[in-house]
This record gives sequence, C-alpha cells and structure tokens, in this order.
Amino acid sequence: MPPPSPNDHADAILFASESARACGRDRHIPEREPSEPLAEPVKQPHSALPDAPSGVGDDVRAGHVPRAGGIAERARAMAGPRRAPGGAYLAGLNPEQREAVETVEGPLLVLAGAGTGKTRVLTTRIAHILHLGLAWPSQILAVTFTNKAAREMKERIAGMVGEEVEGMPWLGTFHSIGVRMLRRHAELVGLKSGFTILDTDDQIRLLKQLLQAEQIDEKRWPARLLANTIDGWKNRGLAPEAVPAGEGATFANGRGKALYAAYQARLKALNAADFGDLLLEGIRLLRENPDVLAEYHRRFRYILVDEYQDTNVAQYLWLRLLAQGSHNVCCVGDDDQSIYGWRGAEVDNILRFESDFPGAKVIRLERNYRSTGHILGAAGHLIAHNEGRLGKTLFSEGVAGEKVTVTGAWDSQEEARAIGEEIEQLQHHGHPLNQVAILMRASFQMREFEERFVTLGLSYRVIGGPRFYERAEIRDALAYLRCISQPADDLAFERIVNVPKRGLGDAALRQIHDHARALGLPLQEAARQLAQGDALKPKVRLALRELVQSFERWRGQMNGMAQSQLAEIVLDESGYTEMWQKDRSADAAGRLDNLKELVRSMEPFENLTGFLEHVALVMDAEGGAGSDAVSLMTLHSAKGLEFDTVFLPGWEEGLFPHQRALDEQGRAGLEEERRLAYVGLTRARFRAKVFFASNRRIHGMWQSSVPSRFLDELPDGHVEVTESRGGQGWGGGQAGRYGYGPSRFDSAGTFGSSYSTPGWQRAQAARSGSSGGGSPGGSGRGGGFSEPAGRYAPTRGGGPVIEGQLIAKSTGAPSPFRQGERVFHQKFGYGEVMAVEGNKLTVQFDKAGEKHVLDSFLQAT
DNA sequence: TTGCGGCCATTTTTT
DNA sequence: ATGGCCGCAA
Repeated sequence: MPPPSPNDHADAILFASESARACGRDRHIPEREPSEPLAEPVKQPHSALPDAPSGVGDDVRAGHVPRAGGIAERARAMAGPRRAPGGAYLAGLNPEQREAVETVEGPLLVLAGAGTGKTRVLTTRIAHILHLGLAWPSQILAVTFTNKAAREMKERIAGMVGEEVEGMPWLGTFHSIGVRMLRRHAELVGLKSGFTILDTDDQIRLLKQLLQAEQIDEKRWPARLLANTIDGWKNRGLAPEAVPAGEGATFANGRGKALYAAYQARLKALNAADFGDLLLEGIRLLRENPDVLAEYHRRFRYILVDEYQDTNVAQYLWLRLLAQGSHNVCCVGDDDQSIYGWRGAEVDNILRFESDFPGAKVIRLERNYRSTGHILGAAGHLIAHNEGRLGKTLFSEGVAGEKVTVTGAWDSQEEARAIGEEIEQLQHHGHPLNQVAILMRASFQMREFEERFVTLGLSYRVIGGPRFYERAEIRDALAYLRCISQPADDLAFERIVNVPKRGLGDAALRQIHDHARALGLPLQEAARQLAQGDALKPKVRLALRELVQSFERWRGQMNGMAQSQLAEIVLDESGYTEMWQKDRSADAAGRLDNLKELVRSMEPFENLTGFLEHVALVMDAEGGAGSDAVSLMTLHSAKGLEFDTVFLPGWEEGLFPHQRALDEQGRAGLEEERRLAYVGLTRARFRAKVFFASNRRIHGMWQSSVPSRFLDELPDGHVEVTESRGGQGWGGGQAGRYGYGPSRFDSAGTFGSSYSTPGWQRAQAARSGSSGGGSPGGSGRGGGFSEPAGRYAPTRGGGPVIEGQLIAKSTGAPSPFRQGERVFHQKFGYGEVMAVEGNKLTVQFDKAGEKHVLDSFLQAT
C-alpha cells in the first residue's frame, strides 16, 4: 500500500481536535468516565485516516472534515437542556430496546421478533453512538440486504441526527459496501478499479460461452444450473481452489470445479465481477492483505448488521473478519423469519452467534407493537412447531382483537371471489385499500386475483415481479450506454450488436470474436478493425461500420450533454426505439414507456458512469406507491411490511408448504415454509384471514388439494373457522393426521358433508386399493390416512399418496384407466376418458367439457 | 440470417 | 396452459 498522502496527517489533526471539542461538550454525561469518550475519537482518526491506497479523495477527508464543525454543533444541540442522560432519542424505548441501544461495546445479538421495533433499535443505536461521540459517522459500518432497507435506515437516522448521516459512507448493502472496498483495492485481487459488475443475466451469457467453448452439452448441463452451482459456492465463501473435489465433480461429469476456475479467469480478463465476487473477493482481499484488514479494523469502530438471519456463509466470514478489530458487532435478526435458506442464507449463523462471537450478549425483543393478541397467539403457536429455533414468545399489551379466520373455498376462483367480496366489504366500511394485502406462496396465484379485481373494478398493485432494470428493453438500452462508457464491455456489445436486427448474426459475431481473441482486443475494437478491413462480406462490413461509427460519435457527444439527452439520441439513432414502435405485440407500448422512464430516471445523476454504477447495484426504480390500492405480493416480498388486513390464500398441502421444499429439503424445508407462514401472519395488524381451496389448477391440470398442515397448527382459541359464501368448503377428513393432535378441523360437519369431499373420496379409493390394511376413511374424526407411516396408500394404481409427513410425487406408474372408460371427478362430474398418458388423462366430461386431470382424482364408475 | 414450430419446465428473490 | 428457448428450414 502506498503511504498516506501528506494531507492525511493535517486533516487528521483537524479532525481530532474537532472531535475532542465535540466530546468535550459531552463531558457532563454523568455515567461515563471522563477520559473514556475522549480517548477513542482522538486516537482513532490518526490511525483510521490513512485511507484509500490510492490516496484519492474518499469519505473521511472529503466528507467529514468540513462537516466536523457541524457535528460538534449537532452534539451540542443534542446535549442541550432537554437532554436526559442519554438524549431525547432514548425516550420512547422500552427497557429491552433501550438495553440493546445502550449496550454499545462487545458483540451483541438482538433477537427481534416481528413488529418489536427492530429498525428502531438499529437506528437509535447508531444515533446513540454518534451522540456520545464514540465514533465518527465514517467509522460505523452498517449493513443491510436490500437497498430499500439501507435507504430507510438512512432516513430514520437522519430524522434523529440530521445531516450527519450523510457522513456515513459505510451504511449500505453488503454488496455496495463490498464494491466500495474492492474499488479501492482492486489491484490486490486482480481487477482494475473501474471493473464492471455483472448481473445474473450477463453471468449466464458468459457461462454459456464457456460451456460452448468446452463443448459441453447445454441441454444436459444448462448454464443456469452452473450459475446456481457457482453462486452456491460463492455464497459459502468458496473460491475455485477451495471447492471440495467431490462437489466440484457434480457438474458435467467432474468438470464443475474447472469450469468455475475458468469462469473466474474469464471475469478477470473482462475486468468484471459478479455479485458473489463482491463479497468473495472482499474476503480474499482482507485475508491476503493484513495491512488492508488492519486499516479496516482501525476504521470500523462499530459494526451493525440488519436481518442477520439472512446472511450466508460468505457474508458471515466477511463480517467476522471485520469484527475482529473492535469486536463491537451488533447483529439484529429473527431466526423465525429466516426464509431465504434456498438462496444460501444460513439460519445457523444466528443460532451460533454466541459461540462465533465469544462474550456475546443476547437481548430478546418480544414486546410486539404491531398485531393484536389473537394474531400473535396464532402465529406464536404455529411457529412453536419448529425445532431449530432460539425461541421467543411475542406478547402485546394491546387488545385481543378479531380472531384469525380460516375459510375453505371450493376452488381457487371461489377463493378469489370470496376475498374480493371481503375486501369490498372492508372498503364500504371505510377501510383504506392501502392497508390490505394479499400474500401468497407462489406468484402464479396472483393471476386469479388480478382477474377478479379487474372485473370488480378494485384497484390493486402488484409488488415484486420482474424488476424495472431487468426488463429486456431496459437492459438493451443500458447495454448501449455501457458500450459507450466502457468500450471494453464485451458482454454489453454482444447484447446489442444485432439489436435491432442489422444483419450481424452469429456468423458475423464469431468473426469478430475470433479477431478479438487473436489480437487480445475487446470486441468493440476488433469490430472497428474488421469494419475497416475487407475480411467481411460487404453487407456485414457496412452494417458493422455504421455501428462502430455510431459508438464513436456518441462517445464524442458524451461530455457535451446531459446523459439523459445522450440516451435519447442513442436510442433514436440506433434504431432501437423504432424497433419497438414497429412491433405489433401487446407489450410494445409498455416497453416504450419504460424506455422513457429510463431516460427520465437518468437525469439526477452526475454523469453516465455514475448512473451505470447505480444501476448495477441498486436494481430498483421507485414505483408509484401513490394511489389507494390493494397490494398483491408473495410472502417473501412481504417480509418487513405490515398491513391492517392481510389475506393469506392457498394454504394447501403441496402449495403451502410447497411440495418442492418438502421434497428437496425435508424437515428443514418444512420448517422454512412454516416460518414463511409465520411471516405472513405477523404482517397483519388487526385482521389475518387464511384461505384454502379444495381444487386448484396447477400446470394446467386440475388437482384436488388437502388443507395445509399449518391450519392444524393454529390454536383453536385464536382462530375462527368461517365458510365462504356459496362455498362447499371441505370436510373434516384429513385433519389431525400429522401428529399434532386433534384440532377443531377434525369435527365432522364443519363444512358441508364429509362424504362429498376429495379427502373422503380418496380415503375410499385407498380402502378399495390393493394395499388394504389401513383404516377406512370416514369414521370417527377420521377420513385420515392412518396407514403406517412410510407405507404408500395408493389410490387406484398409485397417484399422489401420503408417506409419513409428505405427499409423494406422482409416480410414473401407468394409469389404471383405459381410453373410453367412464369416470367420475370431484370438480367436473362424470365423463369419459379420451386419452391416457402416464398418469395424466384427457377426459371428456359430460358437463364441463374436455379437461386434463391426474388419474388419482378420478374414480371408475 | 431470420422466423417459426416443437419441446420443456414451471417456488420463493437480492445484489 | 403457457412461455421461453433451441433447432431447423427457408
């Protein structure tokens, strides 16, 4: 590392003296030793300041010194007359929250249940640290997962300490902080400081090329799978050489590890990093360069982590490295809300906190300020079925409120109709739609609600879904801009070389590639040379020359105008806008709107580079949240939000808990699904309304469904079973079979007749099936499949069956039904089998017409 | 090079 | 049922 620039020292002195003054005014804090707060900030800036190795302007000097007076002023203001020991910001905290805020030294885990004021603790804690003068804003590392969370945190801190928050360059997402570190020390990990950040799309295209070059069959070994595998390794902090040989062999007959290494080499050659690298290379940087690590140790006096239950191994390693300096690491999270295991989050991180950080203190926040007693009671009882948890019981001092309702519907359409009606009722009673959300397990469930709401004229808004910057037209437009800004960005060049179509197809691209590889040039430069020579066919050469010249022209204009203006010119002159204008498909107009929106969103940025950096990391555009509308989203995207009324449709076995989670993750998968249910319930302030449907169309085929086991795990005392209007609901048959004891759903006759339900029908089928043995359905609180666990209870021939706790996947066994046979189906009535394909049948129903159904839902007549 | 037709998979999502 | 992707034919 180069030595610090001379300026650093002078600044440090100024900085130190300011800090001493700031603290000096705080001197009268009764409970502190006089020397203690003084000592650190004075000593700290000296050691922390030697900064970016390059010495180029960075946070501390650039941002803070001029503002130091401001800090002192703030401190004085806060230390003013109204200040109780500690400051006004501590006033509204409950004792646990206050303890979490004031326990500033040493490792601390705050187990913050849903709605217990987690963000408040985090932000107040930062304000507190600043207020006491324990650290400068630039000495606090505060990490979140999403940009949204970072933004919110920043806003709330600003509400408490004012502009000082602007001096917190290390408040951000894991990734943005990772980039920040890497940009300063890029050379140490084999990159140049201006490296490009590749998103998933770029990553997959790169891997595709790699697979092609290696002659690996992409059908058998899709690039997507390799990308996931590599991401998985990166999530676990494994560089190519660290991948265990056995695991490295799982992809493409043992070539996984080598491919990973090749991919990393390719990234370096492109001067690019993918999302995983932003952390993984950060870890490498800190491990291999003790001086850099020491610098950050000196810098970060306090480390705070939000949503700790979502951290993966790489993030944990990264944090641990950094926390070895001050040991002042505070992680806030809730093991019961860990729902991202499937993308590498390790609940273990939070479960093991105390042993990972010796001397750690754990504070539980269990006082809930959000939900009514019944909702908390129901959610708490449900989550208590999980084994792997630290254990918390939320309580509230509020009212019991309305019970959680459980409503059965005949099929998903009726479910949507029932929910639509309830929402209209609420609306008539003056309930704002903004305070209503429908939270579902999978996004395909959304369509039904959208359709229903369109007919009802109910305004709704879909949260989540494809992000603005991930849309094809936006990515295309960005690729043009990247080509201008970074002529060596090969991936961007490839993306738009023939978009719109300009006759530069695979063949032309291959030639450019070959030329580039031969001379070690970026594609764009290779293209420029080829356009001049005569190696290409005239037509191709002309098109290429046109493109290359355009880029040069645009690049020349780059500095003379606002980037948004340049973008307009580029989109126009490249023919890209025209391409969509000519497009007759339904969404073309929307795409043009998106492009306009893109151009508009560029305006506030300093320059094109600044904008592109923003886009790479902050992949969200502010969507209009203005109007009063019902929110539709998945349970995953609901985490962290709250609504007065929450509808939770689709609580059926196979959908929720999702079959795949059960198949692939077993018990762990089930527990994560249960946490998801818990997250859903705890989003509600006053009303949580659970629904399930007895029939649902999945992959275009009607399937009968069994109510979710989670329904049985809701305690009687907090739940009310209602019947959807006009619905036939579902009979009591299946409940209780999961070993959690009897529940109210076991009493027959809650809904209509038990004898018309799919559960009963299936029990009948089981009884007449070849296995015999098991107790017949329909008796006692029965209808349950009480065959010994682990044994199949086939329907006729064997369809979905219950094995232990899981419903097995449909077997590939041949269907027992023949073409021409008369059959009966729960939803569609009588019909005739038209075609048989494995266990999938095409049936011509007398009333309902031709449908595709699984054989296990049919009975012979 | 482009355009169309068949084949396959299809939970959840951030950076 | 439906959309995305690949391969093949014009």
